[in-house]
Amino acid sequence: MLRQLNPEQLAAVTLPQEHALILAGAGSGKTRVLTTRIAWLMATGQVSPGGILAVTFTNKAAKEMMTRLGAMLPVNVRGMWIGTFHGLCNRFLRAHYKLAALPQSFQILDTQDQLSAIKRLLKQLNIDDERFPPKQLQWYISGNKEEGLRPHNLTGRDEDTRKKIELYRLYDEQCQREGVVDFAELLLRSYELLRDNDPIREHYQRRFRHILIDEFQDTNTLQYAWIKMLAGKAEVDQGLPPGHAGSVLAVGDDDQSIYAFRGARVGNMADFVREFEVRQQIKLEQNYRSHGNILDSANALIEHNSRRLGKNLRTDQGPGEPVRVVEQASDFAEAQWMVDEIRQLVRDGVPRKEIAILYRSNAQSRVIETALFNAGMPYRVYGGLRFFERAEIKHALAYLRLLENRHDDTSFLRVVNFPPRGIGARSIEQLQDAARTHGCSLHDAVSSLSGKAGSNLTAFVARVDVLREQTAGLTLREIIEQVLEGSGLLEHYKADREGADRVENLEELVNAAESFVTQEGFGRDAVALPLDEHGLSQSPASQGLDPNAPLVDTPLPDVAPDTGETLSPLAAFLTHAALEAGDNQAQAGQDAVQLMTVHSAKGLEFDCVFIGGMEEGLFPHENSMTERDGLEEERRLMYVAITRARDRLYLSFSQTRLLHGQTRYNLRSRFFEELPEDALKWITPRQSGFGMGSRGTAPGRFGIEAGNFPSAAAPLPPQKAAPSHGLRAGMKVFHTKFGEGTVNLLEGNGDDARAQIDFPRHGVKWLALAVAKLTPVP
DNA sequence: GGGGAAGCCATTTTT
DNA sequence: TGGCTTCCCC
Repeated sequence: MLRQLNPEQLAAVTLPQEHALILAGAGSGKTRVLTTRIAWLMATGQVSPGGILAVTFTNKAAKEMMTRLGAMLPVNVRGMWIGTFHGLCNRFLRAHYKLAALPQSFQILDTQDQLSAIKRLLKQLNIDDERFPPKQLQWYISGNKEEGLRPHNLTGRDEDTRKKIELYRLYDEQCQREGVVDFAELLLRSYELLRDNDPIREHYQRRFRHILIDEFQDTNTLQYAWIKMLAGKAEVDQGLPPGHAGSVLAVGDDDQSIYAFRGARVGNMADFVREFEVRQQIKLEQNYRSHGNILDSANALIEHNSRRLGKNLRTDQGPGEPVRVVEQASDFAEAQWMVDEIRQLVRDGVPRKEIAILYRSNAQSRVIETALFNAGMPYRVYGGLRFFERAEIKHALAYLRLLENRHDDTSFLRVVNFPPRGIGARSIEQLQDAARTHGCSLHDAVSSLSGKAGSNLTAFVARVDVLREQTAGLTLREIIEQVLEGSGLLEHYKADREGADRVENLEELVNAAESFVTQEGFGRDAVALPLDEHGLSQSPASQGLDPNAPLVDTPLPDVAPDTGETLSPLAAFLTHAALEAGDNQAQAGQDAVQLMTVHSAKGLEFDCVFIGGMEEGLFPHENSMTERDGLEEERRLMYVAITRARDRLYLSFSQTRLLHGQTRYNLRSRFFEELPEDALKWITPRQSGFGMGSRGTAPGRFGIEAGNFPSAAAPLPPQKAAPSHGLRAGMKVFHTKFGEGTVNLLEGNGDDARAQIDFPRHGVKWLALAVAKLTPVP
């Protein structure tokens, strides 16, 4: 188990039981250390499976950890407390739903649901949504929850803020009434329950001997507070004696902190060291992923950040290929160049799925997609709607949620008239009014309405009620099939000429449910099984690795989970759907070139990586400049991008780019000035420094000694024939943005034609004549 | 209630 | 420029 670890990894895995911080560089075997640590703790009898709490951010990371752990040890990993913050909090709240003041089968609002709940609230209160945009309110509410702040903790200095606080309060009341919780609420409610309930807190503090946190640099204020609570540190803050809690192993990389914009606090790392009096800090700097030139580039770049904890990656794999840098005339040419280069790589035997094209913002993918598509090159774009977020799936889920909880007004409104059944906005408004005056849910308000509107609504409610009765006692699969039929959803989409995909997705939903049920340890995430089965165990903690060993170390007579009927498979599945939105399935499985933003590339690695749009304003992004530490975060983002590459890294930028229907003339990114010259190879000639335009360097031939490396397509063949654009060196021209200038040089033909022009006020620029609007000045 | 026109916005994203 | 939401009319 320990044999193949390097000295730092070994030290991390075998740390004594005390708080520790692992600074794990990119590609340093972080997941391996985490899983081996857990396995080692259990194998040496220091802890039983139930004494471990391991937290990740994504389901993917949690699954990965469980898979690896399961491969190392014969334990029931599904029963262990390994999961995402949200998944674990959900499990905790299900176990103690009464104390948390929730219905047992509470449902979870995803971001979309939350927004529609807020819109509904505003409408009901007749609030001007121009003055209080729902999106902004959503951001306000979630932001405060993630800071651990309830409405009563907030004070408003101005009228608008006071109103927002009030709306926050009313929103929470609405959720409570309807028996739903949003994502942030899962965490906040868990945190508060731990904080306010001494037996519960002490129970879990005693239980979790080892708390391990992955991607610690991405934790927000509330997540850190939650960890402190479980680790018995929060009492110290409040002047109480420390709890008898376990030790915390935080694993993270401050250089890869790229989520400040959504509340992540890198500062938690330093706070952790201080507040937990961490003595053990281990740096994992040995990189097993990339070649030297790539790592040198990453190291040199990140050097430019201040306030780092300090870390330098090293590798044993020689320098490898240089990092190739390419300048193109337009985003179109850049994309075409990528395609040509990829063709060559594929010819040389690189699998397409080992080639990634990364970009700073999603808008950049379009040109690249077009070029790949025209070239007939299979590709896959990450991002976009995921399976459980698709409209037809959300409709089906809404019916299913109504079966579980008829007071779920969000779901009620989503499908009350879908498929269309003659219930218009007027009827719905009447119904909402009635619900408000009676202080009840929409479902319950239906019976108070009369007339035509009332009868249609009654029919709808009856339909759902009938479905509920019909499906009682059926298997999950049967329930869903029944609902797809009985709701009219399937029929509706089958009748739609363009509904074929949606029908297919609905059928896929049945499959998803089926595999959810048959999956070993079904529903563990949603059901409080570990506690039900073992939480009350009075038997002494067993040692070793008996797969059926109790999951709790100490006898726990004091805290019992709330009992009641077991959570239904349907409720469990609905929870699963909310917590795990599923893959974005587009073109999955194929051997395809991978397209994604730098953010979504975090944690992944590829043989060959292209980073496009390396331009000022794009990367670093212009909007980042107004943010505090914005540039440093952009630099970390670039660091993440670079360290995705194993063998080959390409950086490209373009003089011209079509953005929002406007041509932009960007300078190459300042990050080039921060990369080590000798690790780079400029495929197109290196022009003078950042922001200096290209004075002095002749644009000559791009003769590249290619070695066995595929040569870049020569982007701009020199112009010999008479140019069609009618420009000549020395001519004066006028440009709408840069004003008057003098033509220095001309090259290229047709669409590729470009000119180097000296603008007295803006410096020397290369402009693509197909794009730039130039008028000759007499 | 559906469809077309007009308006709005445009880093980054997981749960 | 283009994708998405909202609004208005039939």
